[in-house]
Amino acid sequence: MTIRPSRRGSSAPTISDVARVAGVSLMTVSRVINNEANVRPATREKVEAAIAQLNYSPNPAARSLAGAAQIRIGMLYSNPSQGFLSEFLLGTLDQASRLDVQMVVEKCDIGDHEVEVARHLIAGGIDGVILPPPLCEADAVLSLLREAGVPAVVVATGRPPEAMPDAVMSVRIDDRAAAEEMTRHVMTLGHRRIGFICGNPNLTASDRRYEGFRAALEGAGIAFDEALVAPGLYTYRSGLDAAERLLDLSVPPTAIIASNDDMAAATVAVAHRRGLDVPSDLTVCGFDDTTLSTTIWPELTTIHQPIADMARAAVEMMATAIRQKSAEPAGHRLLDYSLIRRQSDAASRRRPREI
Amino acid sequence: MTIRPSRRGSSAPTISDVARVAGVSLMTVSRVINNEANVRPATREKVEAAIAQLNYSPNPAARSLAGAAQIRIGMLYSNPSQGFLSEFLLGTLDQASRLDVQMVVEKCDIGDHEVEVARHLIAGGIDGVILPPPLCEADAVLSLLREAGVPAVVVATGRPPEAMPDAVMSVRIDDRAAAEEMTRHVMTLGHRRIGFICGNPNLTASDRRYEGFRAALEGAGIAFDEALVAPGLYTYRSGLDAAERLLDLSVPPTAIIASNDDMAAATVAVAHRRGLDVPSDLTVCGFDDTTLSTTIWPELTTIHQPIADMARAAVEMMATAIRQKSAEPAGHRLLDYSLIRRQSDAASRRRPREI
DNA sequence: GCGTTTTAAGATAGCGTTAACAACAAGGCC
DNA sequence: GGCCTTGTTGTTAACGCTATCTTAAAACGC
Repeated sequence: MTIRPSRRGSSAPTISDVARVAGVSLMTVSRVINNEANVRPATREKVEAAIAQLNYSPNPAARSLAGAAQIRIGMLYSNPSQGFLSEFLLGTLDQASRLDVQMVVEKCDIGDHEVEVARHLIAGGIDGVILPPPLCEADAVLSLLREAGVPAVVVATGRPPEAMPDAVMSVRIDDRAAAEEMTRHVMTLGHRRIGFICGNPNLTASDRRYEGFRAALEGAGIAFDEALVAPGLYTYRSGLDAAERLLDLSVPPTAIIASNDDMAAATVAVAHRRGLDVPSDLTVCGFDDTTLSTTIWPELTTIHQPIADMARAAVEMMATAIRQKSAEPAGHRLLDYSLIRRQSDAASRRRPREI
Repeated sequence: MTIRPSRRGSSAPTISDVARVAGVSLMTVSRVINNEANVRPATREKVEAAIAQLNYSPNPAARSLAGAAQIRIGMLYSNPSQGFLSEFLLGTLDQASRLDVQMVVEKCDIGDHEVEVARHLIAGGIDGVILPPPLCEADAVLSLLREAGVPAVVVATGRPPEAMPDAVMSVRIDDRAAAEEMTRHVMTLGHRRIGFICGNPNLTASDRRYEGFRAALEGAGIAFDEALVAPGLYTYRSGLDAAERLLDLSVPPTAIIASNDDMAAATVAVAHRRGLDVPSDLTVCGFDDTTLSTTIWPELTTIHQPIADMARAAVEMMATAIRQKSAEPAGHRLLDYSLIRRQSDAASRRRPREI
């Protein structure tokens, strides 16, 4: 009666199901999955069709049991924004366990120290490295990796794929467009005198956000005023200084857009300290949508950057790149952002008058 | 931070190594590992000795391949403090992947809604449930679980083990002692008029912290002033109200201890809004040592609660309890806390005068 | 053409563990 | 003593995949 008393309850399709459907042997399927050479294109196609038809995906447990080389991915971090880091880590670990890859996470404080840590990581026998900001822009690290033949995924860089060396993959959002949208949103509320707090100048993503800000201004025909731009470093502390500076202006802005949530939170703090209400006296907007943005009050209007998903994507890209022994790694993913409106913005009280 | 030690390469000891050393069969070892009944104590001991000698640990991949029932642990959360939650989640996922158990995480907003969500989780076929605060005190959920015969681990409860029903495990710190130590620390700085912001009154851990505060006061012979105690809910928002209230007093406190970091951060914000410097005009202390405590400025002096470790412990206890099919689950872990001194406290400017 | 190399595909043997069942001893009951 | 329990231990066959070795087919050289 029973066809086969499978011990597993819900029997997902296995490699032999695929083999049967495709009319080839087990090994051929295995070869296709692992992207090995020596499979005729026609055969490969058949197998791929079968895989798609059955919606098959390899069982990681079996894979690692069978002695598939254990993949080890390194991650070098040094992030001033705790919220960003913890969410990134969350996504990383989650995907790593799902894909059965081993993560070697190493902290690396700022300074030229970073090259040493990277070297140490490579020496430890790593198959690839993931670099979240700010390390995603550390050229010294990047070239070290290339010399060692270790592929890398950089996350949240502002550099376009074309400008990237080979064997470097990337995951990012369109920072420029996001900042532009945010700025346009603030202008829609009637604000014309808008302050901007830059991110760490060493990061290209900061440049993109700044460009987006300026582009929106220009698109609306608002004259650019350099005094309304304050430098920042993505830290809460730097946001404090930047906000002080902007609000010290003889004609202070009615809205401030910060390049991340930490600095936006700092801006809210400074505003409160000066007796300004947020949002009725000052609109404050953040960037990234980290947990901090909903911790404080008022909760921040911000750009949601899918940090955990970006981390997951990075791990996945790296894992497949490593498994595909023959092919050379490459790939760039652009994820969607979205504007999250919360309570830190409001219409400008001065009704728009210019033009 | 290395996620999982490499097993491959110079082959780690396997179950058959253990069997050979112990002079028994494979299955007997397997039974001992999984704590099944029907193994004679003498045999069990021999096997355990062999395991210890070889430093053996089972290979999760093989285990799950061989059709070991996949353990599924549910987690019901509803935490107002984002920092707490994200760190808890981090620890949970980390340990889950290490132990090869599947986590089913379900959000459950407040209200009597929670019982339904729990029922749903049970219906989904869960082997156990982890309840971080505030759900760790939801008696309705707890009794539902007991009826269904599903074991539970409650985390960060203030309830002592004796007061816990059977089949409920717990992980916590000594909240009372921690609060007492913190209060004593603040008194050491010369403060005598110390405000206290309570946590959510539905949580027993809040009571323990409050008790610790009062005990320290009493120990120092300081008269207790009810006006210096403000209610709170562990949220930033509630901390704002509580701080306003305390600082509105005709003779405001020179130090405020909040029952968590979120409310402490809110207190700092309120102080700044009123032109008070922290710490020179007002000492503010938190509790939990979440990322928020180092995000803001000044960074908070706080009690380090090892949230991630507590989560890891909870997952581990649950996993072993489930694997030990025969034995009835039980166990209570008390982890260490520590006082972390940062920049939000300072000596009282009024030099101590009373007695 | 015929042997020789190259390439593509299949066959088989594990990887470390557990499920299912078989085997065996020790009691208990008539 | 025979026969069933009961409790403890052992045997065997998967689990889903990859390494490694073989074989079949194709390409090549002269």
